[in-house]
Amino acid sequence: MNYSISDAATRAGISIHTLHYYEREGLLHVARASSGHRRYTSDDLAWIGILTCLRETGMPIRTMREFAKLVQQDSSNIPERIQILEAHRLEVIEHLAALQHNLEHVEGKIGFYKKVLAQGKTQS
Amino acid sequence: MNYSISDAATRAGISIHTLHYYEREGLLHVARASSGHRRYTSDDLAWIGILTCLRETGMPIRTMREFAKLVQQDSSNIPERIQILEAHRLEVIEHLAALQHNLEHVEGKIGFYKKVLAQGKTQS
DNA sequence: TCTTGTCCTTGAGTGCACTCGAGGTTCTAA
DNA sequence: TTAGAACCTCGAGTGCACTCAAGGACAAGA
Repeated sequence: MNYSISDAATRAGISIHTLHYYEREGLLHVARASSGHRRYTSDDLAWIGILTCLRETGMPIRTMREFAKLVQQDSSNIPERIQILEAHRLEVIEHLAALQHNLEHVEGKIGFYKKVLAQGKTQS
Repeated sequence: MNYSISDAATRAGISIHTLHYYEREGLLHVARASSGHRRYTSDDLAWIGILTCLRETGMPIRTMREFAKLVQQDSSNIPERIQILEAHRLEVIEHLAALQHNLEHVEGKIGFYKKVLAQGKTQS
C-alpha cells in the first residue's frame, strides 16, 4: 500500500508544501510513480512521524538533515545517531525545565491579579 | 537607582538591540536623561523580566503588546489581563504536554538504537 | 472525450523576532 | 581638553521554517 502526497500530508498532519520542503531539504526521499507523482510508503510515513517529532521538539532543520543523512547510510553509524538524539534529548529536557519554571511565574502573576481583584471587590 | 541600557541588558539577560526592539514594538516605555539616553528603573527591569518570561514561553510579540497596553492603563482592566495570561497558561500547558510526549518518542528511539547496538544487528 | 481535480517544478514571498550598520551625539576618565 | 567608549535613531539585513504562485502535466469520473 502506498499513498499520494495529499494522503501523506493528511496522515502526517502537515501540509503538502511542508512535505515538498522537507524533500528539498534532503530530509526525505520518496519514490515516484511513472507519472512522476510521489508515492509514499508506510515506512515513509513512519519516517515523517520521526521528523515531525524532532521538529516539534525544536530540532533545527539542519540537524534533522544530518540525522537523515546518517539514517540513509548503513547501520554502522548508529552511535552517531544516538549522539544526535541524546544531545537533542538533553536540550528538550532543559527546555521543559525552563518552560515549567516560567509557567510558575505566569501562574504567580495570575494569582497576584486575582488577589488584587478580590481585594478591590471587598473594598468597594 | 537607575540603569543604563547596557546595565539593563546585562541584568535582563537580553541584548541592547532587543531592548531597543521591544521599545519600538511598544512593549516598554523608558524614561530618558536630558541627554536622551535611556534610564531604566528597577520597575522597568521587573517588567522586562515579565516580558522575557512571556517570550520564553512562546507568547508572540503582538499578544505581549496587547498585554503591555493593558498594563499601561489603569487597573480597571485587570480581568482582561487575567484573561490573556490564563489563555497563555493553557497554551503553555498544552505545549508542555506535547513536548513531554515527543520526548518519550525520542527516548524510545534512543533505546531502540541502543538495543540494536547491543544485539549487533542492523535496522533503521 | 471532456472536465475537474491532483500533482509536478522552480522560484519568489511571508512572518517572525531579532540583529546590524551608518552616521552622529554624549559621557567619562586621563 | 581630548580620546575613546557608550549612546542615539533609522532603515536595512538575517535566519528560519515554511508558504504560495505560475505554468504545465497527469488522472479519474461522467
